[in-house]
Amino acid sequence: MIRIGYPTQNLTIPASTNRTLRLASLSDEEKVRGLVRENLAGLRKILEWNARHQVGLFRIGQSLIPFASHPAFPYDWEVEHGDALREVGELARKLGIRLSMHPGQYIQPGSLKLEVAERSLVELRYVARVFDLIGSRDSVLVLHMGGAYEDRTTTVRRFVEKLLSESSVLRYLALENDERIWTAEEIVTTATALGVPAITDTLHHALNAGGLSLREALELSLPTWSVRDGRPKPHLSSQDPAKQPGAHSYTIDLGDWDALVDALERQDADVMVEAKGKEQALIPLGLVVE
DNA sequence: TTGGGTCAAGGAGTC
DNA sequence: GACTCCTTGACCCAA
Repeated sequence: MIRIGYPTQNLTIPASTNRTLRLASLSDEEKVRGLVRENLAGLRKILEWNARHQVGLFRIGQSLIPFASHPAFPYDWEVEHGDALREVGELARKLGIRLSMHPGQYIQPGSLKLEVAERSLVELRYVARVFDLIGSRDSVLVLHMGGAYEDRTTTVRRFVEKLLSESSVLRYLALENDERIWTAEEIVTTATALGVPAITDTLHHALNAGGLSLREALELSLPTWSVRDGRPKPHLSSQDPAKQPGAHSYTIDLGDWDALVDALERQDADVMVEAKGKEQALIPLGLVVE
């Protein structure tokens, strides 16, 4: 069975898990608390909407607790929001919804600059801690490998060394291919070295295939999920024809969907649909609408 | 209320 | 070296 999901917000309700603020406003504790509560309320609302529409997958916005990993964050967020996170985890499990998070392009554990690598690890630990409090072991921390730097082999080794001791992060981590630097095959190699699963993103793969068909890439990445005893979680997105290569379109091209379903060969999978139209992009793929 | 400029952060490609 | 783009949008201010 294929389950589908979408990231960060629901345009229909509407609700978001990604409200944030400017760094300059971070000292306003009440403002921060209020935003986090809004994001958590948005998450509960989205989980309930998803359950009504048989959506079994959702990506939480990285700003669920904005600036949580920043040294200037004004209070102990685990103490303040721990109960709410535990409750939202119970709700997600009750509704059968798998959660993920996806730190962005600034997170570079393999960076040559030590302070960049360290800041990246702090952000990854934040995500792991959120998942610990949520309490669902099938949660996924999706990460790109980042820059290639001076030498790819050395970079892979440095990336692995940095993360290998981060047991709290590795519990949830999955590595994803990108559209320019690291191919699906390279991601599988690095993920295997870390003992974590690999994610193949269909649009990134189309732009950076490394000589493999989508089916061949999935044949490499899907089995890596056996280390997690979990369902594989490939990503599906389509090219916006009016924009530069890699830009996500509002909806999913049904040809892209068919190609993925075909390549999956009836295997179980949780497909994260990355489209500007969020949950609305799921409708042509079989989402039940009222 | 709307639109445009800007926002913590890195890296790579282009000129 | 400056600029632009990626992309999880959202804030914030001016009009």
